Amino acid sequence: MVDSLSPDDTSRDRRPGRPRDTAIDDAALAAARTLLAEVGWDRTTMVAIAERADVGKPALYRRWPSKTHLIFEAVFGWVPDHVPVAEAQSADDWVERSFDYTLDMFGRPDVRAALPGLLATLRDNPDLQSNLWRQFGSPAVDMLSDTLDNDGATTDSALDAQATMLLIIGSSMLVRLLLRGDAADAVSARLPGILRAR
Amino acid sequence: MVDSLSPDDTSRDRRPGRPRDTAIDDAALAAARTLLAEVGWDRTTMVAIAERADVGKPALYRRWPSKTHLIFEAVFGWVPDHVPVAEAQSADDWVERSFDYTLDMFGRPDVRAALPGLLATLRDNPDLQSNLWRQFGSPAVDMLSDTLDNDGATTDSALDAQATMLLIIGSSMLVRLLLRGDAADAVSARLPGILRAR
Amino acid sequence: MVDSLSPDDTSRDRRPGRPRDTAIDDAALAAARTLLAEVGWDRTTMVAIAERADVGKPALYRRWPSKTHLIFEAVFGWVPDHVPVAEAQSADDWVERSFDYTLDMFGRPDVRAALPGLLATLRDNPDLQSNLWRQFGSPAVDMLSDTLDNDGATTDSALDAQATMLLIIGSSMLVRLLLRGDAADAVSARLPGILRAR
Amino acid sequence: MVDSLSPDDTSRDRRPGRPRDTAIDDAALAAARTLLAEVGWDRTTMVAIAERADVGKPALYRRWPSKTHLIFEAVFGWVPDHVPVAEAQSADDWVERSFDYTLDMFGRPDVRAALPGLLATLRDNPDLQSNLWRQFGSPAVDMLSDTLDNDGATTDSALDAQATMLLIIGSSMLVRLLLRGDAADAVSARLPGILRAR
DNA sequence: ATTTAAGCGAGACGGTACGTCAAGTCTTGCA
DNA sequence: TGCAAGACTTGACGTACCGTCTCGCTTAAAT
Repeated sequence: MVDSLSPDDTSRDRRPGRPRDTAIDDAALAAARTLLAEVGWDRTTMVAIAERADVGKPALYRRWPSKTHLIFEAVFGWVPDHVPVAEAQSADDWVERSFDYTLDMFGRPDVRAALPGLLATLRDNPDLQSNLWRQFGSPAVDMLSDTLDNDGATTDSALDAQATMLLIIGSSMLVRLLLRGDAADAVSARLPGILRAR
Repeated sequence: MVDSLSPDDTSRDRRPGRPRDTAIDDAALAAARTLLAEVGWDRTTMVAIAERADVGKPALYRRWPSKTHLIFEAVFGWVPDHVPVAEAQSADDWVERSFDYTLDMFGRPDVRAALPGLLATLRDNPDLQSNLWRQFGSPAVDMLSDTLDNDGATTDSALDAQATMLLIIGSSMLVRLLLRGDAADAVSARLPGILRAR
Repeated sequence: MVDSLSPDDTSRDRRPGRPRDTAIDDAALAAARTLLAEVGWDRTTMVAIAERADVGKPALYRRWPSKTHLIFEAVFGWVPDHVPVAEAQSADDWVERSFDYTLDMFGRPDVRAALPGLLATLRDNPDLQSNLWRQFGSPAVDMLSDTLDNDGATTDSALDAQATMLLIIGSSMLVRLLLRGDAADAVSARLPGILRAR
Repeated sequence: MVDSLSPDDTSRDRRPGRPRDTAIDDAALAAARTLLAEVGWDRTTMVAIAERADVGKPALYRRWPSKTHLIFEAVFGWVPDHVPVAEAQSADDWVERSFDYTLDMFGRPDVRAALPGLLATLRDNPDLQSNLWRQFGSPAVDMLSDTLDNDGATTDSALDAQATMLLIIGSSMLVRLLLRGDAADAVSARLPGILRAR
């Protein structure tokens, strides 16, 4: 269930010296998620994360090169056991399932709190960008692309699939960022219909 | 061309005391835009804005309660002379024009630099949120809503119009934030087609 | 009773235009004294004085070139109707009366609050220094000098008189600044005796 | 030679974590003294001290709660290797040596620059007041008190000793603050004589 | 009675210090 | 070597005060 995005996670070989305490990783990520949801991005400081996780600040920086990397992994550093998009039967079905999944994700309070900071990072860090794409975007988009090809409804399925994905993600993000409660639900409910009605 | 978002814009009656120098407002906002484009959000500090505008820091804080408010107005605090959406002939036309306008706006370097910070503010400041909506969202959405009513193609035109707007804005934002150069252009070009094909 | 120390008080000739409102002078000085006693030097700001005196800040700066000048006059800008030192019968008597007067003056809460700032000014502003000396120091010292000459007890009466004055003023100042209540009274009571016992 | 006045000097037990760099303390205090002497109180800012000492501002605020506390320790936070008063043979000798020492101290340019601000602090900070007294006043006064007892010349030696001290310190301070060059020297030379002639 | 020079309160202006706080790095002593 | 504690630098933030200035109004003396 946990599939880390951290860059220095590749080496699983035994290194000399005392091994790192893996419990610290989990505690830190959990603390970051909790703080984001509770007090927002600004007050989710490294010291606060360290205190909440009952861990030292250097232990954090030993694992993640910056606060943003930590939070990035805390928020996106796992994939659910079951990605419902994988079972989509048609393009419309794919859209609907993607909205379900995306709206749900951006509705998580920790994700909402982390989003702006993460967008900034994404803009400046191509490595995280491609990480994210590889994990979330690429598989789903490939699948939609195949479906569209089968339907023969488009001239450039890859581009259309990517654009569709951006429409879904972008609108989901905005709904969650700008709207609250009933308003958010009402608009969310219409989104798939508008996009699907092709 | 400049239509301020500042809240104390209503009273034009002479208040006692030395009146504010409106040149400072303009200089500060222009300085903020320039700095955002040139050096990015992080190095667009209040002192830097003050120096660039040849203005004192307190003069800034007299006008805007925080750096974010200043930048918010610098980036969104004006409407162009001519909003092309106003002349849309149909729903499809409206979508196309909106994409043009929105992609253009989010392509501005100062907007790109400011966006993440502004999204964070938007999440926490309902006042700015409603300001933004009143200025950009509301008129355009109302117009689309009317058009949809005429077409008789929807059951709840207001909701659909709002959802459409979110799709347009969200995807434009993401394209500009995540994609560069040719990739951005290629995807941008497909966006209206996907949404319009209803 | 009020003999102003303000520097631009010399010209009593009619200048053209509206004459200054003398009530403002008194109100400002009184406000300064009150604030010094109530909130101390640091929080006795020009704005606070202006507000307390129900007066504009420029009216203050029209009269005094700086905050220090204002406070200086507020605290020392008057001489009592009756300077008891003038009636001293002997050197010992002079010392005793001077201590009485000086301890009393430095015991005033406004004077205590203003002293440090005033010392700084005195150090840097020779004009205020000579003003103060002319008003308080010089007459009294001259008088003691004469008395000492009559007694024939000293080789350089002017110098001795000045030194004596510094001993009196300095010790009075310190007592009031550093000691409180009973301790201050007890020590004060011994001061004249020590100096007089020659 | 350096005997710190800092309040947390009692515990010499090892606290966890990285210990403070004592070189920073010394560098900061030296920088403060130098700046006071060179540019005066007003331009001895915390940033200037930090720069001169090649140290960060937070390192300063970690050690002293305010600028005044820092400067206080810089100016009074040490005792010379050799306090000449300790060897006084008689009350007169004590007075003479005290004047020597005190006039010398208040003649130091850093002390002269810092005095007014420090007096203000002293008035409001009983803790610094007692610190100062414990270090400078108390030992010397006790000694004089003993001498006076031996002479049998007074009814309350403790009070008289304290009063004498105030006379010495107060007059020395004033001389250094108000007089310059020859005038200061001439008056200073007479001070001990006047007080000693008992 | 009109002019006119100045005073007036309100408050903005530039400049600058203060004290706080965050991020990210470095240094202890211990395990 | 990892770890916790807590030092360190850098540098932004927001507040406050000082002394100056500008506005539109009012006042009293001089015409």
